[in-house]
Amino acid sequence: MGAELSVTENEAKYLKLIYRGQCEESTKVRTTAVAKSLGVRPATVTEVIQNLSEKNLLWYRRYHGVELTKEGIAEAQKLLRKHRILEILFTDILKYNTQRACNESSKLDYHASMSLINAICKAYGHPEICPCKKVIFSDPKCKKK
Amino acid sequence: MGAELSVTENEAKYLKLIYRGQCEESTKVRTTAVAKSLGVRPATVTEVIQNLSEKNLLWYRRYHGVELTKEGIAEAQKLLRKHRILEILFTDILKYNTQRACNESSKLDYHASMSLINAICKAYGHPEICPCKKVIFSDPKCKKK
DNA sequence: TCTTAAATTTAGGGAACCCCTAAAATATAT
DNA sequence: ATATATTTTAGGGGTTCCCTAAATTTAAGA
Repeated sequence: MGAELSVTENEAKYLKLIYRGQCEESTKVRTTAVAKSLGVRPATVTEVIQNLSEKNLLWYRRYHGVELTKEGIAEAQKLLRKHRILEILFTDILKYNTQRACNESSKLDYHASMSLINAICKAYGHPEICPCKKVIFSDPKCKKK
Repeated sequence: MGAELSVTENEAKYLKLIYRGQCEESTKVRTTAVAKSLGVRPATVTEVIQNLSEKNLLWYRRYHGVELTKEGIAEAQKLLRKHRILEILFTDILKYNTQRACNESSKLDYHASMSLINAICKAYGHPEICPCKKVIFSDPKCKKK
């Protein structure tokens, strides 16, 4: 099984942020920007990034940006799938606006099991986009039939 | 505001367990039992209990049991309210059985904001018992009207 | 009661995480 | 080229959770 990855909740936050920047907005992900975004110091960001790099979730070249590896992308997509399925649930049941749904989802996504997410996904007919129109990544274990 | 309480996720686990034993099953809560239940050593339980005691969530007398304080009871009820409202959601939407609903809820309850819980509560007509027939504590901020 | 077994607590550590400041190194823009 | 901005090292610190081994204390049996 190669590297055993276990991402902490904090690291998950970084992954989601980096994925959004890099893969969804094609932005170069900068240390300072991440730091501002998360309310920590740049040195802290560097440290966390180095940890993620050791877990093979991203490539890291000193003083240059980072790039998610295949595993990092997979992990980020898993997290964002959870996040967005939860958004679907909250906007539907609770009539939350996208902003609020996103906030609540951010608190829970990391902790939701994929099987819970898949059950919600099924209940909502396997939606393909979230309330803010972003892609909901599919999971092979989540059967449409 | 007196004591500033901020319970960690782990401490929350202890609180829920102690509350269930003490208030719902009138059992004397023993260190060893808690340890077995949570899969840790007795010494660890003692330590966490001492921390909870410093946060004024329970009374602690060495070698004798513990007893939740008013604040501890309130905190536990808050957590269990979240837990049970989530159970309602999962059994309804996902057709989960009570066991599974409980498992998933345990992972999320601590992280769900009370406002999210109240929104779900409202969507389900302010239920008073959870799927396993236990009381769902009410929240003054959760209006029935 | 006395003694022993069971339960509980201290003492003393350790590991994982996350965060910081100050100082150095590197990159970039003029 | 050089000044400025960005990023990284170096060196710490705090919290939380967990453990083992050695006391204590309680409780139960003889």
